[in-house]
Amino acid sequence: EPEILEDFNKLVQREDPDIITGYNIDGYDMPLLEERMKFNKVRFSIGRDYISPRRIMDQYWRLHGRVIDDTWWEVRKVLHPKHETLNYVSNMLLNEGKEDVNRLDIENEWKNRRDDVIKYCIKDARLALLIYRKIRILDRNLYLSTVSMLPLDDVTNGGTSTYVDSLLIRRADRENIGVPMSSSKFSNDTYAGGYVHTMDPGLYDMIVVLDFKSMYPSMIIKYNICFTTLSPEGTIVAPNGARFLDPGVKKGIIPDLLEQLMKNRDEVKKQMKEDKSNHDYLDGLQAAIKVLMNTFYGVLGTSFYRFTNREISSAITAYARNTITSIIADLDKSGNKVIYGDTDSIFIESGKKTLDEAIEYGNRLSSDISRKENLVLEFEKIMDPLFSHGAKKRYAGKIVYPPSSAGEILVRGYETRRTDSFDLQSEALSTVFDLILSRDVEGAKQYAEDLVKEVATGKIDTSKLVISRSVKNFSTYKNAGSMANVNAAKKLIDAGETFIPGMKVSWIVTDAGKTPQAVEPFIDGRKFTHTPDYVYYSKRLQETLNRVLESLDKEIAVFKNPQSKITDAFEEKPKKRDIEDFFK
DNA sequence: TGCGTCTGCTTACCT
DNA sequence: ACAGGTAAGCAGACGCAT
Repeated sequence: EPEILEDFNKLVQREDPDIITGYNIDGYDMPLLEERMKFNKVRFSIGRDYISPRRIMDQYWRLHGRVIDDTWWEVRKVLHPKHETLNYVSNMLLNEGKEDVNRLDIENEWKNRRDDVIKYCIKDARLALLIYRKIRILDRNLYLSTVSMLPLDDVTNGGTSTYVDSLLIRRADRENIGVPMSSSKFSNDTYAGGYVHTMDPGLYDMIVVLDFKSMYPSMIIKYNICFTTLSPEGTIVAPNGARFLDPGVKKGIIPDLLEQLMKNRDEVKKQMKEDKSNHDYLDGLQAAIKVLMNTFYGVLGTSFYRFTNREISSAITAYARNTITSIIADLDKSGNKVIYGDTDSIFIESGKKTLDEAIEYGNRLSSDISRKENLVLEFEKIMDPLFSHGAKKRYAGKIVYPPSSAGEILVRGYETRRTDSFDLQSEALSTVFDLILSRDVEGAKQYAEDLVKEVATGKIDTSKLVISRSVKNFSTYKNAGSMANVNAAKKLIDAGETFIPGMKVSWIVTDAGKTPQAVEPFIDGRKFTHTPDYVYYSKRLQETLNRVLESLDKEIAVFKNPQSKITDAFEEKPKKRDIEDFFK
C-alpha cells in the first residue's frame, strides 16, 4: 500500500494538474487517501509545493497551487438534477453510464474480474471529468474570478459574500473607510421581500410581460442606498423610514460600485455585438457581472455577514415594492389589465388581436414607464395563451415573442419543474399543458381521465413512479421517523448503499395507507422487487391534473370527487355491509 | 372509532 | 452560510359525529 500511495503522489506531481476533480472526492477519495497516507506514514504530497491538502472548516480542501473541485457538488449547485448519482447524471449529459461492477461485493469482483474493476474505476474518474467539462464549471468560475478580482480557489470554494468582500473592501480601503472584521451579532429578525400579485385562474390571450432590468441594483443606485450614506440627516427617505444622504452630499460606495458594474456590463454587451470572434468570452463576462450585481442585495440581508444591515436591505425591498405596486395601480387606472407580477415583472393582458399590435403595445408601455420612472422596464416577451389555475409563482404559457423563442412552452413552478415529482406526474402534466395551450381543453380532459384510470390498475412502468428528495442529517429533524425521505434513506443505508447528508434519495411508495406511508428505496440499476401503491399514485396524479383542469371547467364530472371515483372505477366496491355480515 | 379540518414541518421552487 | 414569498404534501392534533 505505501508503494501505491507513493506512486499516486508521483503521478500527481508528474501530471501537474491545475484542477483535481472526481465524483464525491471531497467526502470520499480525499479523506480516504489522507487516512491511508497517515496510516502508512507516507506524506500526502500532491501540492505544487509538495505540501499536503488540508480540510478547511469541514467544507473544502485547500491545496497549494491546485484547486480541488468536486464534480458532484458542482452538479448539485448548477444542475439540480432529479437524481444525483454519477450514473444518472452521466447518462443525462453524455449518454454514457458507469461500468457494470457490483460495488457492494468489490472484494469478490476484484478476485474474479480484476480487469473489469480497473476499467470501472477509470470510467468513474473519466465520467466525472467529462461532466465537469460539459457543464463548463471552470469557465464560469474563471469569469467570476476575473470580474470579482479573486483567485480561482476563492471563487470555487468561497461563498458569495467573498465576491462582495473582494470588491467592497478593496474600494472602502481606497477611500479610507473602516470595515468591520466580521458580523458583530447574529441577526434573527426577518423583513419583507418582493411583492407578488395574485392571479385569477384562466386561459389568457396575448399576455405582454415587462421586466425591470436589475431591479434591486437599480434601487440601490437610484436611492443612493449604502452603509456609508445611511444617516438621520439623510433627505432620501425610504418607505421603511431609513434615511440616506443625497448623492450630491455623499455618494455611497455600494451604489457607485454597482453603477460602475452596470456600465461595464453594458459596455461588454456592446462589444459582444461588434466582436463576433470573442462572443462566448464576452458573454461569459457579462453574465458574471450580472451575478455579481445581484449578489450585493442578498448578502446585505443575511444574518451573519460583516455588511449585514436590515435597515438597508429592507429599504431596498420596500422601494422595489413601492415601485412595482404604484406602476400596477397606474396601469389599472389607465385601463390596462395587469393579471400578474412577481417582484420585478408585470404581466398585462394586451387585449390585442394581432401579434404586431401586441408588440407595439409592449414597446410603448416599456418606453413610457421607463421614461417616467427613470428606470429600465424591459419588454421581455409575449405569451399566447397563458394559463394559470389561480396560484402565485405557477403558470404555463406559449411564447410567441421574441421570435428567437417563439413556439416554446414556458412553465414555472408546476410539478413539471419540480425534481420531487415522479416522472409520470410531470410527463402527464406536460402533455396536459400542451393540449390546453393549443386550446384543446376537451382533449386534455379526456387524456387525463384515461391516464388516471389506467394508472390505478397498475399498467405503468415502475421507473415512472420514483420520487426523489434530499435528506439532511437525521438529527436536524423534529420527527425524522415520520418522513418518507428519511425512511427511504435509512433503508438505503441498511441495504449497504452510501448515504451522505444533503444528498437526494429515491423511493417508491408501497403503502400510503400506513402512517407514516410505507416506502422502499429505489436504487439505480437494481431491480425493484416491491409492489407500488398504484391507487396512491393514481390519486396524486389526479390531484395534479385536476387542479389544472378544474380551473378551466368546474363541471369535470369524473374529477369532481377524486376518492370515490377512483375506488368506484378501479377497485372492487367495498360491499355495503348488511345485517348478515355481523353474524358471520 | 372514523372522518374532516387545521397547523406545523419540510422541500423545492420563483424572482 | 446571498434574500423573502409561495405552493404543496404529509403527519399529527383536535373536534365532532357515530
